[in-house]
Amino acid sequence: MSSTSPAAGTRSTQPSGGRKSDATRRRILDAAAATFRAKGYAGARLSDIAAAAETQAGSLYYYFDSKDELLEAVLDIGVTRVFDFVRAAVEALPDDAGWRLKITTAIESHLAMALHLDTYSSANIRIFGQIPDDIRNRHQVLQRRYGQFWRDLLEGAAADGAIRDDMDLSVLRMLVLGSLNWSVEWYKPNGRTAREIGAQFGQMLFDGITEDTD
Amino acid sequence: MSSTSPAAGTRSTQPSGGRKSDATRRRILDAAAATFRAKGYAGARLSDIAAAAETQAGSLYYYFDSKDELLEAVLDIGVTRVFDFVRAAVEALPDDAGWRLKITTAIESHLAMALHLDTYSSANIRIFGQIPDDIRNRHQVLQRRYGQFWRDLLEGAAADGAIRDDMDLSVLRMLVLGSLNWSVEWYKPNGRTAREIGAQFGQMLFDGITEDTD
DNA sequence: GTCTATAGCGTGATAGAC
DNA sequence: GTCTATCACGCTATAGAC
Repeated sequence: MSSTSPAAGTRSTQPSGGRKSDATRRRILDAAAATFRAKGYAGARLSDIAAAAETQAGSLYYYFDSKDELLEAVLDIGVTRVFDFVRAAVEALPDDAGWRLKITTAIESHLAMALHLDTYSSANIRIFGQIPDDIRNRHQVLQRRYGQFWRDLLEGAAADGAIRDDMDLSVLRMLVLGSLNWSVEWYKPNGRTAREIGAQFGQMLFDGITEDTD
Repeated sequence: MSSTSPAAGTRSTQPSGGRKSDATRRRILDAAAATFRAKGYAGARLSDIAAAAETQAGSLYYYFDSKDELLEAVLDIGVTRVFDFVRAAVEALPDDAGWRLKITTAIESHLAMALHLDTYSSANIRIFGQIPDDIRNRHQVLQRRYGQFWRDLLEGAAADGAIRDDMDLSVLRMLVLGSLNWSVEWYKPNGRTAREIGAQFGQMLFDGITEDTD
């Protein structure tokens, strides 16, 4: 309500000229991401977040005006990071990379972020369904941008004949991303790696699970 | 703590010989399922549930000893119903039905429950990640039973050579169920039906998304 | 059985010392 | 900048009238 919230997800309200306190702010955000991921939005108490950040609940208000603002920052950082990571991985492929390689790379990167690399990304996924309406609406701007990246990927592949033309690409996109996102609910660190899961998912997606293909 | 909780998910604590009040109890459960689904576990207030059941918050305690007990009942009914529905659909197939038909039927049935037919099932899916530990542990007994059904389905198919033998069936199972479960996050009632989505998913699963197959 | 009233506690948020 | 102390509120749960 009161804050300025300058769109992105790197920083927002900064009372002082703020430079020295950046580390603390980051520590609080990290703690918030981990706590939201573990307990959900409503289930996370400010005292939990403060404890994880090794500070006091009251102290959080020097950096954030409300619990909601903290949530919004975590969410925005979450999508931004997966998006940047996945896009970078796909763009780093050689120019002659085919659609199958591009899509498999996107799958593996998304999974790696969700399962191994980034608390914000997994927090974003896990609390996605619990966001208050007003925050959700603002956050969807970023979320849609990432969705558009996947849409472009699938449409590009379909236009080149790499995907059969009787597939509804919107449904396909949601099924694929859903499969990836739900992995945060069941994944155990001692199981297969994100890379292995992604590879199997890629094979399933392109070749199908039946024996005879190829 | 105090209650007996006789395992299953049809009823539990019943102070009186209780028969006349069954309708009210059901109304409260329905309201709880809808409210938990919409607001999550921690986000759902007893006053919300009471309002949806057209009664008062205090009145809930005639039927349930605590919010947690209400949650547990909703969760148990949820899995039980999807499981019964999916199993019945698969068992109703002709004896000579192939694995592909069986698995596609299971997929479509699961989706139909989650998206169209049952509030308890979708509530179960949506709040799955927010359950307090003690309830989760008890609930997993039922959850695993349903998981086992899918495991049997996939293992049966693999044993008959209907699934390529380099697939990790546990991973496959989680990817498939994840895809289905996440649909409650994006599905809009005016889009495709569960049947259509399931059919497309089945084709993707068996044939792959590439043009040339079959 | 269902209501009203309220206890008891935990929560997000604020104020002010340091 | 970070702490302690505290307010105001809303929540689950209980008590007791009807």
